[in-house]
Formats: sequence, C-alpha cells, structure tokens
Amino acid sequence: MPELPEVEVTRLSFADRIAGARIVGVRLGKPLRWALGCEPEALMGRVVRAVRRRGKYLLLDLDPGLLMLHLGMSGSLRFASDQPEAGPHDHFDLQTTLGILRLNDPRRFGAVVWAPHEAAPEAVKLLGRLGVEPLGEGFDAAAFHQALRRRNAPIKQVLLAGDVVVGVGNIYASEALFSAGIRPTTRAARISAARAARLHAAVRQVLARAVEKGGSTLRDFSNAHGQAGYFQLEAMVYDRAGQACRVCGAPIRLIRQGQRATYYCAHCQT
DNA sequence: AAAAGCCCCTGGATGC
DNA sequence: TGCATCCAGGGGCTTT
Repeated sequence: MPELPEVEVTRLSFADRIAGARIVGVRLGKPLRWALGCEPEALMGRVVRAVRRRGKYLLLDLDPGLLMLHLGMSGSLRFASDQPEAGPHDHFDLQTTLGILRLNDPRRFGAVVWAPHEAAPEAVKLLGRLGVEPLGEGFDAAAFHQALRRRNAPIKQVLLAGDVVVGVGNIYASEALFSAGIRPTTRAARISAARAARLHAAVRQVLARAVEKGGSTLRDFSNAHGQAGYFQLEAMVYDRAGQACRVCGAPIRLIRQGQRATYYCAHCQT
C-alpha cells in the first residue's frame, strides 16, 4: 500500500496531534519484520517531540531517542484517544497521554524499530542507503541525470530501488514514467538529459498530486483518522491493463519487471 | 559496484 | 461450498 504519498499523508494526519505526548504504555502483537530493539519499558515516560518522514519511513523523534516505523505492504496507522480493542492485525500500540498510535499490518512486512539517535547503527542500517528526497530541495535534475547514467538497469527498477531517489513505489513509478513519456524498460543510462529532466519533474508532480489527493486507496489504505485516498481515480496506467489510454486510446500494457507489475502505454511512452 | 532472485506473511480474487 | 493457485502498495539479504 504505502509509497511516499501514503506515508506522508499518514504523517500529516497525526503529527501535530501527537507532538508533546508522553509515552505511558506499549503493546506488542505478533512479530513484525524486525524486533523493536529495546525493552518496551525503556520507552516509558519519553515524549514524542515530532514526526518526520524519510523515504517510506516515519520517524518519531523521542526525547530522547528515535522510533522508526515502516508500513511495509499492508500497514496503516491510526491515532485516536478512543481505540477499540486490538484486532488480530494490530501489532503495535504506542499508548500516550494524547492518544494511542496503532499499527495495523496484516502481512507484517512493516516494522517499528528503536534507535538511540539517527546516527546510531540501528538507524543507519535502515536509513543509510536511501536516496534523495524527491519533494525536497536536494532533488536536482542534473544530478538525477548523472545518477541515471551510472545505471544499466531498466528505469522502472532504478526508480523502485530507492537508492537514487526515495519514495517511488510500484504505483507512482508507472505513473511518473507515463507522465514523462518514457518506456519503463528503457535502460536508465540511455536516458538523455532532456528526458531525465522530464522524469525529474514528473516524479515530483505525481507524488505531490498524490499527497494532495490523500494517497491511493487500492484496498485498505487510510490515514491516521481512517480516511481513504483518491489518487487511484486519476491513475493513467496503474491497474489499467487492457483499458484504453486516457490520452491516446491505445490499450494499456502490463509487463513484469523484477516480479512486479508494470503498466504503460506503448504509444505515449517511447 | 550493480543487478537479479528470493524471501518474509496474510487475505482476496479467480478458477476448477 | 471447498480447495488450489496467483497476486498484492516493500525492501533487505544473498548470490551472481
């Protein structure tokens, strides 16, 4: 479910409300991808100062410490003072003086990991190889082109890898490539400066638009208030195999790249 | 260094 | 209705 827009939408939906909250309890469900990395009791009394995002990770700044949350494929967060009894897929509760932050994650590819601070090995292991933030100042068209020149893999897979630019998952990789008019199978190194600049702009535009629309709700994504997103209604190619391209009418094609589905228009993307 | 495969796990859709 | 198969928004790890 969650790519950068969904993670950012989630962050925006509860960051202000949890700021200043003091941790009064932790409830763990079934194991997630990684262990928490500390005794739950060690978190008691700490204050949540802020919620940041790095790639698809949510970072809870504790005083002191850092809690890194990842939603994996099927995770979603809820923050409310009145939470129902935990269900079978509620695997982490952070009980605070301002409400309970709850992670629901049926597939359990998500994680909640503690680190003493951002430069600590526990944090570097997860955050250290991440590429540049696409919506930040550091995402530069010329540098993007230079990074692509070093990669021989298909551009779709380079976008997904997250070491050049973070946050672009399977939906938005297909959408950004459509917007830029680039075939997903194109070797990254063979993309011209002009086309790299178009892709750079497309990545920013598609992700920003998706944040505006509250993310994409394909099956069950919702923000921390339980509200769905609507970007999927404007998808040009994702999940539209066989349907007419919204621009030229040609049937949208579905191929597999690295065991992931890729959608594109053979007429609009060259 | 980069690329390709392999998993982790549950649930929903589809087909027989 | 029951059961098998395939697929899903991610990404770290191991092997080429």
